[in-house]
Amino acid sequence: MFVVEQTSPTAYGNSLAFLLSQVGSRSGELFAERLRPIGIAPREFAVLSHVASGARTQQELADLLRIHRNNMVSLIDAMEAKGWVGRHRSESDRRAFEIRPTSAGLKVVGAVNAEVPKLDTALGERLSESERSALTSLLTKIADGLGLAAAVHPSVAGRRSS
Amino acid sequence: MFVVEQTSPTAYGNSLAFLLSQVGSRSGELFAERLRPIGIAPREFAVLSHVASGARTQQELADLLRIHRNNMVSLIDAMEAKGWVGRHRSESDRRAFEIRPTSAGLKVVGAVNAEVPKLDTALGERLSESERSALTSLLTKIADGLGLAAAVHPSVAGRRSS
DNA sequence: TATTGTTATACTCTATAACTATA
DNA sequence: TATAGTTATAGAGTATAACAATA
Repeated sequence: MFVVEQTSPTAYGNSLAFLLSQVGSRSGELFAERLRPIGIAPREFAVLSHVASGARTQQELADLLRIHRNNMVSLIDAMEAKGWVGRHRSESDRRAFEIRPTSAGLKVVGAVNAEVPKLDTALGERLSESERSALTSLLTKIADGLGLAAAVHPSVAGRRSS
Repeated sequence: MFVVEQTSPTAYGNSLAFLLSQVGSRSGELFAERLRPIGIAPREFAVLSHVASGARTQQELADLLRIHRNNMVSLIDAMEAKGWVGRHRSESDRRAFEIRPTSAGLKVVGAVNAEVPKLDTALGERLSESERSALTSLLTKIADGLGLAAAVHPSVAGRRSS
């Protein structure tokens, strides 16, 4: 397999949309790579980190993360099998399960959270401290402009339908 | 379906890695939405835009975009069926096909390229002109730092193996 | 013997529909 | 009648392996 050279530049290579998507996609890959040794998938971490910030039912987690509730079942199954969360019948609504983190689950969240600043440092390697904070601020403005919910990653939802 | 409120903030929500991935993912979705009326998938556009910037064989396109050559077959099949590209036996290597764009294919590339500045404007709606150019420059620095090839989007490759 | 393109098959992920138990 | 959770099935997308033609 050879590395192929570019003959003529494309029109979109320096566009904001392309750069955001390109760099963001790679950033997501690097994050997933750091998750692998910990034994957690990005989707599982999305669920677990929100469980850790307050017990929720499967339906509420599904709505928050825009994951279909049918798919939430196997996600919770897997995390329960790994001993990260437990299902507890809600006392106010006996149809629902409250999903609560175990101490092992909280440890996993802590381990992942500890990776994030390291990844940030790696990503901003060529940036000064002021450039890094400027970038964070600019990205936050765009996220707000797009109406993105804090700490909810669009791609954990899968392809959109509802 | 209800919108669920956040109880306590996650640790990663303001991290550079998360913001890049979150905003980049949404940017990619918005790009795909603009492609839909034109009738071209993001992966197809990745191939077609590079075909338009210089004829290449299927294997070279596969290497450049890191798409497996087996999957390149059906991609080219679909674009050939739509009349956007043609297969031409290479004269220097009779095993290979040179993929050349048709005039219809070039028109499609032009139509997509015309959407990109519009999307850039939408994304940068809350940014001043100087902020937009600063952001572009910062993202380019990060892309360089990550060793990303110009105009090659990581996610068109699918999940990595080779 | 290696490489280009091809085909067939398997695996993963997600969507859809239908079921149960509770409300 | 609607909702929370579950199960089963189907579909899209990608990976793997094996093949024919050419180098």
